[in-house]
Amino acid sequence: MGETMNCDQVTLIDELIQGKELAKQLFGLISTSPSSHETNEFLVEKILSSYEKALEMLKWEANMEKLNTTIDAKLDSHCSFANGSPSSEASDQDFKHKDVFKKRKTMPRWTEQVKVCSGTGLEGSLDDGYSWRKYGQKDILGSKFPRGYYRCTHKNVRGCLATKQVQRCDDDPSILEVTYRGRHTCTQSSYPNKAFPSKIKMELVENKVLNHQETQAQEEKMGQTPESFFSLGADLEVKTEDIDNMKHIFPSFGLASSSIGYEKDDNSIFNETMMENHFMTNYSPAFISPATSESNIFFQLGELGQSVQTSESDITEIISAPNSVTNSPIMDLDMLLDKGDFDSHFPFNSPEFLSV
DNA sequence: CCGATTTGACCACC
DNA sequence: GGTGGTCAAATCGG
Repeated sequence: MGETMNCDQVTLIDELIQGKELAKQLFGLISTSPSSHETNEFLVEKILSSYEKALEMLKWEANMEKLNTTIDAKLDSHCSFANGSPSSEASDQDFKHKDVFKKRKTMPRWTEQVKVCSGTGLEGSLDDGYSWRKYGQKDILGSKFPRGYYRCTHKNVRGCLATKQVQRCDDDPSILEVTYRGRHTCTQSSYPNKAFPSKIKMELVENKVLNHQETQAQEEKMGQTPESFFSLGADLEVKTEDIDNMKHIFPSFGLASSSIGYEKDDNSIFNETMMENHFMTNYSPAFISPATSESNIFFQLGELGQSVQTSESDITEIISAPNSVTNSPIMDLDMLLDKGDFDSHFPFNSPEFLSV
């Protein structure tokens, strides 16, 4: 932990220095020549990102001690099932199901509310870079719209346990609530390639989905698919549903993995994520997804978070910071975890990526 | 033919 | 028993 703290401090200093240097660069560009608008935007994003992360680190450290207490208490109760032993007469089938359930319970989970503006012609033109296979749909009590269940296409091949649920908001049908569970263990080729392919390709995907899903015909009217939450102009709202998310989504804030006393799978994941903090530092601007750079992003503490929130108002403040790279669970969890691919496909600084 | 989607059934939890 | 989540057979479509 001490090492981590030192590392964080170094990162913090780096962030501040980087912000300062970038500000200088921007000032130079603005004051001397009529530099391109894109370049300016790029620099501004980098600067903001650096400062935000630095601030987050400072705030998080200040709040860590109290927060850890709450988190650990919650995790103890939350993981009671994982510690429970299956009944002796349980069949293999039962065992399998319980295993699934256990993983489900302990998987990181977060919800994004995506408001999609129709009429741009580009709605749904970007997905999250992963391929999903629908495995179920259910009418949910009290909801006008059915909930779709998706899992990673590579579940069988690579054992990827990532799933997501997509449901349209009752109040505002233009809002999709997308709940993600688990991380992608598949090193899906190419986050950049898949996340930001040609728009033509993405539109093909969109059409395919629409043709297949009658129940989502309404979505067709709105020109979007449940797959896509990187929609242009979308208002993206992200909620953490429980403390798992707190730890998993914001590991770089200093939530030591060693303090997370539960499932190994998730644990190792986020150790890795933490290790990538420096990586994030260096490439943070590129991590600002089209959605994050164009959308309003809010993090809300869920069920557990509220108990945290009462005593940790600063935490809420931290995770409410808009436009923060670190605050994008998509990027943190999925992109970083696939860093191997990510590295090989870097940089993101393609005009298409940046211009979205 | 193969992969994706649909949909009814099943299971665990509350 | 109701509900949400998943399975798997049937079906669809490229």
